[in-house]
Amino acid sequence: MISKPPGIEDRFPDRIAAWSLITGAARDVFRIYNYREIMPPVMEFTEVFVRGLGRESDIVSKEMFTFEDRGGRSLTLRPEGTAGVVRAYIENGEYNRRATSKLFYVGPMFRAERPQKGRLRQFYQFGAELFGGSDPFYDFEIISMMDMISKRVGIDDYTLLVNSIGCASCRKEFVKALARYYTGMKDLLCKDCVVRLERNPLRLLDCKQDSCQPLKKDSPKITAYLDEECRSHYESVKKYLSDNKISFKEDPLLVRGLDYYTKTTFEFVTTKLGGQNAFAAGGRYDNLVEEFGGRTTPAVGFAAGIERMEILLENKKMAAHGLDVFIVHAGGEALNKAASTCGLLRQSGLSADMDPAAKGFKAQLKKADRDKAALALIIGEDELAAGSITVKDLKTGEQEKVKEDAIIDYLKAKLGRSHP
RNA sequence: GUGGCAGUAGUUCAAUGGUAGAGCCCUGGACUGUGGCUCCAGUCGUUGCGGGUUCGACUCCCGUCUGCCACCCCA
Repeated sequence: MISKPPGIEDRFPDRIAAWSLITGAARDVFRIYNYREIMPPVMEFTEVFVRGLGRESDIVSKEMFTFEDRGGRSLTLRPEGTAGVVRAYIENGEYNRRATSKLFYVGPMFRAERPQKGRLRQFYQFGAELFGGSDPFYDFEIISMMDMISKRVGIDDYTLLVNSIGCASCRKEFVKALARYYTGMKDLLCKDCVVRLERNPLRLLDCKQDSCQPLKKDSPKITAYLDEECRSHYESVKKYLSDNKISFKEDPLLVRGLDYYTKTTFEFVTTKLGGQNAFAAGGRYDNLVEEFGGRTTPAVGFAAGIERMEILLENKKMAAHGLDVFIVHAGGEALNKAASTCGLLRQSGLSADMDPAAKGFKAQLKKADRDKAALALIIGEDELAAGSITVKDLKTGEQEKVKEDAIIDYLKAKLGRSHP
């Protein structure tokens, strides 16, 4: 038997309701905030991600699905959305059309990680990117969109963490101080942190090893190193959040795994995702467009993991919508009548189904029940002779004979649908 | 990439080293024109795969694949 590759899911109909609820809420909110959809490709030249995320980042160095095309060029299945959107933004000259561009996307991402709870090799994200806006209002706007989406789908048990990691210049001073601090206690560090100290000292701050926790307490704090511009930007973002009743927690240890962030970073975290904690995250990236060869363009964005949000919704029951009408027939001439009636119902916009194999009324009604049909139409010898159709309400069990030519109007009234 | 646990019918799970079973689902019947509830019957297995030990392996051992969970890291 051929099976699917590891860490990849088959989604059957029973898992579509939650997915639609989440992406539907996201699309509604994006519309409310004036964001337009963009559909960048699922694969890019590998260089897009190497340049976007940083060669040293974990994602690029060990988590990408990379392969060569027939001409020997290296392609990669996108591990995240931002880099590809930035590439498309520049390549299509979007900056010549609008001073600020507000874009959103929904689609699959791929990372070659070991699967576990809340972590898959193919997973879905939605996200938004705003280009051409340096004002802290936009940082707030991005955060508040995700906050609204969460609340709309019924996720409210989470904490919003925010931080500022400053611009390139103030971060440089901070990283220097951090490296100095940790070099002094190199013997106390776990072996991962020794590597972090060499390659990316910022990441020392979110080590989860118990032995490393006490060391963080007296470590330099980024907030002390922010320059005037970065500090007032950060203060302003926080004020917007407070003024708009979006509660948050400052976390000076919050650093993100992607190299491109500047100033604001944030995460929506919960304790209900097993080893994972964030279901949405993002931040500002004022230098990325330039690094891609575009003109200097400040930008801010976020991405949310749809499957992770699904886990948070798991205990909430989704009402599965049922069929309007299931047609039960006695075969022969009744089958012909059933088929034509079924066609008429569908033409008129009602959802209708039937089983062409006549297996007895019992079996057919069982199917009607399993498809959660509201009504069953019964067409047998008696009905054929009388030119009528029996309509059975499957909830109450009541049934009524209706003249054939009045059936559509009757059903629409019964189902509470407006007439066309 | 590292570690722990697991893999038996479509599914959820049983089975001292000695005949592979049950619930649910599905199909049919009781009820030849009436669903849900009940009762009855039936279909379904190379016990993940490959080796080894043994008279004999679902059971023990080794390898491998997959799943779950955690680390790393991330949405």
